[in-house]
Amino acid sequence: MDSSSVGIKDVAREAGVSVTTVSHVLNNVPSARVSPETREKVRTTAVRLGYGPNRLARALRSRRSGVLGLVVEDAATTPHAGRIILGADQAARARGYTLMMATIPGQSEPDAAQAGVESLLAGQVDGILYSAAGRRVLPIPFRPGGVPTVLVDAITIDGSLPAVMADEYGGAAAGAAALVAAGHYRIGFLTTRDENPSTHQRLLGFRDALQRAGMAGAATTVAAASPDAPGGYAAARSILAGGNPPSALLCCNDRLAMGAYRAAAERGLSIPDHLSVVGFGDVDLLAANLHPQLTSVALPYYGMGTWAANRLIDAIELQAAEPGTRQHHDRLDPVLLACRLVNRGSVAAPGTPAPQA
Amino acid sequence: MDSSSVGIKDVAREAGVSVTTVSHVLNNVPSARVSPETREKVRTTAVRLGYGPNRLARALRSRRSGVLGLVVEDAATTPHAGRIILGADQAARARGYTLMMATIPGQSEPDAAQAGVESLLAGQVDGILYSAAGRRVLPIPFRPGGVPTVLVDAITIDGSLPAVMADEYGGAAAGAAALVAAGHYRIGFLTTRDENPSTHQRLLGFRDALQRAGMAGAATTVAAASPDAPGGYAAARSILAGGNPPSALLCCNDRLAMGAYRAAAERGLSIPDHLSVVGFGDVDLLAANLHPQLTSVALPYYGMGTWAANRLIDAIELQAAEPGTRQHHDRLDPVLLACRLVNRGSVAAPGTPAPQA
DNA sequence: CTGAAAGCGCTAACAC
DNA sequence: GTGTTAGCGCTTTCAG
Repeated sequence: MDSSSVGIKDVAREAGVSVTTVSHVLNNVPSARVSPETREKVRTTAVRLGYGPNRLARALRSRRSGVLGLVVEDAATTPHAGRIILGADQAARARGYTLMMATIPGQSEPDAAQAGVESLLAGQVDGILYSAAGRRVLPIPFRPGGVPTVLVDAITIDGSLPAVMADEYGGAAAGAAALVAAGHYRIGFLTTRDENPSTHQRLLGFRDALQRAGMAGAATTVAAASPDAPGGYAAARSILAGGNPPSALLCCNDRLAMGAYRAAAERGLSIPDHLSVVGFGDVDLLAANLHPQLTSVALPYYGMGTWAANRLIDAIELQAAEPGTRQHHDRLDPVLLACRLVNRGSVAAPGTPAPQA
Repeated sequence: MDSSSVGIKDVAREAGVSVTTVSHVLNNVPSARVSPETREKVRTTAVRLGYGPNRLARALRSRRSGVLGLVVEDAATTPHAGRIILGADQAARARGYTLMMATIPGQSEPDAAQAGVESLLAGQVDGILYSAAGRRVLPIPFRPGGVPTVLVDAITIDGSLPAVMADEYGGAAAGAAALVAAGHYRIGFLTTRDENPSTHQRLLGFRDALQRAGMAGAATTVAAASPDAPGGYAAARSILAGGNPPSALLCCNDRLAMGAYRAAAERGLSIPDHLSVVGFGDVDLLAANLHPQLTSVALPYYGMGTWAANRLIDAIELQAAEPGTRQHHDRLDPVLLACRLVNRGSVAAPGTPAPQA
């Protein structure tokens, strides 16, 4: 079952030294004073025999498994989960850790989350990464079982756990600013009816950006009935049919933007000549396949994954270095990662304001 | 670091029995004859103390870690990867295993794949699940390091490893058949220029289905320059502009279908009244957000994940039961999982054949 | 029916 | 500088 059945003992025998020495050399133990020649000899024989450490044994003894547990809600449905996983995996790998996953149904009861955590804990993970689908406020900061824990795209009510989130406020502001910069003076905001923290931040960012530009009056906001293309279509339709319609639309997500495209086409408005559109999420599958391609605010999921993994590893290694240093911060503010505006082809100056007859 | 520092020893002491007995009871060792009372006593004290086995120690001793290694190419970019992961994770969990992941850049050199496998192997996984992005033929069946290995959406040249794939031939045939059943007698097929096994199978399935329906002459095939919406747009445009254009389109993927929607709109063809469209892949994000929603052939990724995990666990447990039973099949055919046609709103009878003036 | 004891492969005190 | 030794928590012969 082993990658290779050659162990530290074999290397020791072959190199004519003790297992201790081998262990010291191979782990670069700082306190070990081993002669350069011995070091070399051990290293070469280890390579020659194709030695690979048994992480299980090492973990059992050192009480550190080198495994990070990743609980991820809804790995399947959201394309974002994949990016978080990728980011976390790469960061972990870069520091010598591996990821162990537990997927749980999204928005599930705390029980499922707890079960996921438990199962990871049983696997002796050194820490937990908990990735919620879409910026949830976790009601109960599930018992992390004593290991360091970092939240991705979620926070606990009491802010007791380190967390990383996207700066959705800033992202929305950047989107709005881009529209203002392009010369638009009437801008619509398509939001969704469901009031989650995420969409709320986006709305705030939008409003404040216009206010800062001295254009508080330029904003129109419409809530779509559903957070998808049909919802976006209906919302855009109504906003465009009103008097003095906006020349640009900032949409709370790319699916809404997709619906807005259809509403625009229906009214004979071409994008971006008659109407500029900015999406949110930068879901490549949508943004890159619309015509024209959709300019959208990208959420830093990959970065959130790497940040969280690194933060977790820091905590693990700190705890190992100074035992007794529990995570005991009072009210930790979530770290916000910037959203980047990805310019594609859906924003232009408000050139031809009226649709062609 | 432990989920709980209570071990088998504590349970034994508390219950007034030996560790052996505790181990036997808790693992339901068949050969162990333990009195029902003792059994009960052990069980209850275990629960009372909140005992949880240390999987590491167990693994070290029994040489079985209960961990499945999952190498996944391109976890981020394809929405399919998530479904495979989910399927594998659930199946594994249901049988008491957990997943350890290694993501590698898609279509990467064998080296990266090998590195991913190695890293998993170092984690003492009991077996490897290798998921390629899009039905690749792996040139070298990377050294699986002695553990059982199952391929997802990929095969090796020599067919030496068990593999599961989607029945893309059957899926395409089902799509074509649905169009024939709706009454279409001229059907276009939008394929892509890149000749991968997957698209080839889809083309074959399409052709054969029409042939079986006695309509071999009804097919027109166009290859899109790129496998995305712009490619689909151009291809559909050309096919619709030709003489005697098809009344229905089967597209090799949903992005092509998205492009076809635009081409249809441009010509004033409404879907599905003037033109029926069937996509491939059933990417929910696209299919459900198009207007009308796109009927598409769903690829059984979730099922492939569960099948592969189960197959792998079977192999692991078989090998454990009868040592020496290496995987030594000669030329194993990949298992094909059926594709399901998801009916949404883009197929209808060829009602009004010509576009309105 | 139950228990003692020998490790799995490795690390970490502590001797020399 | 290097080696001896005692476990990490568990499974598993082999004796009672």
